Amino acid sequence: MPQKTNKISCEECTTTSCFVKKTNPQWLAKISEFKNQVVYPKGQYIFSEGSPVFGAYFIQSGDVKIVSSSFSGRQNIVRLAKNGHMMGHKGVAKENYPVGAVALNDARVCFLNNELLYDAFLNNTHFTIEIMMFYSKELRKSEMRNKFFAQMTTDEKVAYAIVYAGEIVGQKNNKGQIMITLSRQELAQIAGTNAEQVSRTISHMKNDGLLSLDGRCICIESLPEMYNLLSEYEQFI
Amino acid sequence: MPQKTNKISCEECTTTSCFVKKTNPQWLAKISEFKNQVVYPKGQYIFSEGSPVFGAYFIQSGDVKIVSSSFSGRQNIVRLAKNGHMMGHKGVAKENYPVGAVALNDARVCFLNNELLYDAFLNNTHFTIEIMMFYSKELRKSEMRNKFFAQMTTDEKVAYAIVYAGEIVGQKNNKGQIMITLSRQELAQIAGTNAEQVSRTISHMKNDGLLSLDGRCICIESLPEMYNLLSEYEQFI
DNA sequence: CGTGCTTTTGAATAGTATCAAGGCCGGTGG
DNA sequence: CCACCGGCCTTGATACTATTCAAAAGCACG
Repeated sequence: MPQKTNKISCEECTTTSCFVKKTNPQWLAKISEFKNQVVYPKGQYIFSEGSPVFGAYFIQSGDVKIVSSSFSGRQNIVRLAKNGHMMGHKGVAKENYPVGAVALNDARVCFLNNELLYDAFLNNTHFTIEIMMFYSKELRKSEMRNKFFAQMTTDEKVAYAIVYAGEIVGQKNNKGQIMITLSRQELAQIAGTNAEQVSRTISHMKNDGLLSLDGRCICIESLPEMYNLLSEYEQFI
Repeated sequence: MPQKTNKISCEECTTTSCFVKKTNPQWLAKISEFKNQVVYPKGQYIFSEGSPVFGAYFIQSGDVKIVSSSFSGRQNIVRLAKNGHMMGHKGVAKENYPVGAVALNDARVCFLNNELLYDAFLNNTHFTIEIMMFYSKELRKSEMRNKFFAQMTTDEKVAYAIVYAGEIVGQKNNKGQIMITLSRQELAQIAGTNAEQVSRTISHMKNDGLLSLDGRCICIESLPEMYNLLSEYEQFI
């Protein structure tokens, strides 16, 4: 169950990349006062597919996966998000955009309802512009992903999923290498394939010395070589 | 070659959905004065892949395809755009986002340079918010497209490409049916497949009475049945 | 009326998903 | 502490879909 702990105010929050930090001081205080904050434990749904969202979520700490499942039951990871990222914003129109958000580890998340958010947009030009830029960049990445996924082999898609996961939710071990704790199934849901293919690709890469395994945990041995596999597609990570 | 004709000012422009219309009257006049306007004939590049873009383009009339080709030479249509749409905006950061825009028919396009644009953002809150919403919606569509393309069959992707093309660049004939003049190759570049598969799928659909052909031009006989093919994916068009 | 490009259709090939079985690991209870 | 159980992971065999290659037909252009 989500835990209500003491709320960490925007003034004392150390997540410098959070968009809310772009508002002016009095608005930062106002948002800090009216925002809702919850700590979600690992595996917990922050919001579910299908249920309407009346505001936006800003991640203060922790990692989150944004998922979307089709009626045939297949689930898909739309993107990964970490501190400073924004999610759940639907604009004004209540379109049907069935995504849910699940905490990958304990995640502290702030919620701003639509009234507060829209008011903030109207009174904080730089805040609005920053969020516009964020969407613009994400759109570009998504379009590139679209384009490249149409021509990548499965191996390349899996390589992409591993590198992408490493960037957002990877943790450095004592050698400075990036460790990824996502399951094969979750990587498959990023790459748009199935767990078996992910497993096969990981085996190949292990034999080639690009990765090593620590139990089920994936360790990237050679990040440059991983990028090299994706060199044809380098624009979109 | 692009033609410089008499500029149609923002005040006399009839494209009501253009974002520039969201600015206040004095800014509308200012943008109208400082914007650059060019009429591009069919097939002409409005901007090319690789060359940096120092502003944003707003389509006043005509249709445009946004293309992106990979180093292996495969070209891909990222999206289609028509009057009222915005394109080419890169935000502030000069990232590498190699897309080009090609006129599908004679297209009248307005260009606003970054200084003018950014100044307009700072002084027209509603303008900025509208563009933010636009990107937000486009991002959602792109993510849905990503998700569904990972699980659609080629036939379904082609059906999507035809319906999508019909929505944006389709023209009604005297029976009220939608006609599409894109080539098989172009449809393949939307669907993420090749011209042969598009041709096969079109043949199937012709046999099933969903489409008819007028020379090379595709005519949608039964739009409901086309949508029906995509009913599992209906969120994202 | 020919030339070149697009479209259509067929056949061969390659790649990927699916199905199935066995192995590994962590957790639980005796 | 050990045995068992269940879930995740790995690997192989098979079937199928889609891409590629190739060739013929159709259409538009000079």
